[in-house]
This record gives sequence, C-alpha cells and structure tokens, in this order.
Amino acid sequence: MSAIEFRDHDHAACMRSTMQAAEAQCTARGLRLTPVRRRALEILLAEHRALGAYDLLAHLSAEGLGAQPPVAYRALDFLVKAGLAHKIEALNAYVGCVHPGEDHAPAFLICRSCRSVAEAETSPTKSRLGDAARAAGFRIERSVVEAEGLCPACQETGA
Amino acid sequence: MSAIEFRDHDHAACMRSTMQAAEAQCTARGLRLTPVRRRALEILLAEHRALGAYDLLAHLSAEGLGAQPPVAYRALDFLVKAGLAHKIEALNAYVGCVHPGEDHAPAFLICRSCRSVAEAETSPTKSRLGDAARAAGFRIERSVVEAEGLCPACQETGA
DNA sequence: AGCATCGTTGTTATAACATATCAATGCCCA
DNA sequence: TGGGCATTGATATGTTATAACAACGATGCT
Repeated sequence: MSAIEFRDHDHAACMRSTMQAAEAQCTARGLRLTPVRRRALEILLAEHRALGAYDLLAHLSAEGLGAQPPVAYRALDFLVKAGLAHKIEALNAYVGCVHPGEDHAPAFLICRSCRSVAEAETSPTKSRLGDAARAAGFRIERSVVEAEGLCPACQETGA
Repeated sequence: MSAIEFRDHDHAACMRSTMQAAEAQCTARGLRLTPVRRRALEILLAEHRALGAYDLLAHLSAEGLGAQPPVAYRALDFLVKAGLAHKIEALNAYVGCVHPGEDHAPAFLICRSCRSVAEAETSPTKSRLGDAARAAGFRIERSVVEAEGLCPACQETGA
C-alpha cells in the first residue's frame, strides 16, 4: 500500500468508523454482514486501493474463508449492491467505500502506479453528460466516472 | 442493432464519411490502416453499439481475416490508440468513434438493453472531479465517463 | 418441537476477456 | 538488395467472472 486517500490519516480509526457505519447500514436495512462479507470489507478498507477479486480471494483463503472464485465474487456483489464497496471499471477491481450510507454517485481518482483510489462525488444529471442525456431522451440509471493518473506521492517518486 | 446514436440517420452516409475521416487521419499521421484494421473499424461503425473483442473476432474470421484473439485485440489496440475507436470499460467492449480526429475526452451514454452507444464530450478538468483532483494534487491523465441506462427506443418497448 | 422456506455457502466446471511469445511475412528505404 | 521494422500468424496461457447444483443454517410458523 502507499498513498492513502492521497494523504496520511489515522487509518485504524478510519477503518473502525467505516466498519461501524457499514454495520449500522446493514442492521438498518436488514442485510446480513456475515463473516466472509465482513472480512472482505475489512480487507478492502485496509488497503484503500483497488484490489482484484482474485487478490481478495487470496486474502480470504489464507484465512480459511473459502478457496473458490465465487466466494470472492459473492462477497463483492453483496458489498457493491449494499453500497459498501465500489467496482473500478477501468481496472476490473474493487475498493471499499469510505462513506457508506450516503446515496452514491461516486467518482474516482485512481493512481495508475500504486492503484490507490480517492472517492469524490458527482451529480451525473448536472454534468454536460446529463445535458446530452436529456437532449437524447436517454434515462441514466448508473454512472461511471473514473480518472486515471498519478497521485501526489507517485508524482514525487517519478513513478 | 437497434437504436442508432439514439435516432435514425443515414447510416450508410455516416459510415462513409467516418471512414473517410479515419483514412485522412491515418494518412496525415503516417499510420497504416491495413485490411484487418480497416475492416474492424467498418464492423464497429456498422453496429453503432458496443461489440466485444470476440464478437469482432467472429465477424473477422467469418471473412477469413484471422481466427485468433490477438488478431482482434491488435486491431482494437490500433484503433483505440489512433482515436478511431473507444473502449467501453463498463462493458469490456468497443465502439467505433463517430468523429475521429478531434482531440478526445469522450463520454458515453450506453443502453444496457441494446448496447447502443452515443458519444458526447466532457472536459474532465472543469468538472467537480477536476476540482477534487486539483485539491488533492492528483494529475489526471485519462478519464472514463460512462452512463448506463435505457435509450429512448428501449424505454418505449419496455425493455 | 417439527418443518418449510429462503438466503447463504461449498464445490465443480466453464465462460468471457486479454496477453505473452516467437516465427514468418512484407513494406520501406538506405 | 538487403537491413530494419511494423504487421500478421499461431500456440499457449493468464486473468476476470459466472452457471449450476448440492448442502447448510437461520427464521418464522403451527
């Protein structure tokens, strides 16, 4: 791991509070944060960067939590549907959500060198794309906004 | 195929002019639009929707233009690098560019039902994401902006 | 308690997407 | 005319993702 949300922060506290928020979400909505799912989320959050499904699977199986691809994909599906994690389409990889609960149209800044990911907000309807959609009569259901580049740390090290 | 750039238009003329623009681009920049590459672009443009690499390969091999995955991927790499086609990350699929040459930060409206794709323009630096990037000291190199939903035609047919 | 239901997990197999590698060909130009 | 380089052909493999079905387990009902 390297850049963390692109700057240092109290990562342990960050994880704790995010996990608490995630649990609150699940309780409130009647979702079951089972051991595999909980651990998957912890692993994603511990990294603060995009992890492939098979990377996640490696972590899980090292802990005896399942050894086959569906284990990882099912956990990821659950987390993504619950808004506790996001898929980074440009990398075919997954990242834990640092502010679960809030209704989300996330946008991402993705470092191509260390794969760290920072999350921002968008409002697809207010962008030029939203204008184009309205003009065309297109109904937007989901938006993917991802910017790839170099995070501050990787710019310095000349990655 | 169904919705075409989300409305009817003279598709044959559209393809002809786009192919001419593509050729002009290649000539001007010293790129070689070989038979496989040219045909790949024609196939993408003929559809006006996202086509998987293996879908493209099926078309190509039906015409005796190569039977192995690298044939399709190499043609697609060339077209994407030359700005003559784009990859739709959310679908792992490819679409012909309808206005090659212009310097591109494309954004897409993608119908999840018929996979038709309309192309718009963005300016990543002027969006809220651009603001977030500047604030974080992040250097954007490439942006992916894709909106999934239903095109007008598929809304009507209740897809 | 008995038992039906439904979501979750375990497991096997396979589908879909993508690339590494190396040999052969053909184009351009010195 | 032959050296260099981009392109193509072909084999193999790597990576990402899902289908399908059996087994387990919590919940709720009577």
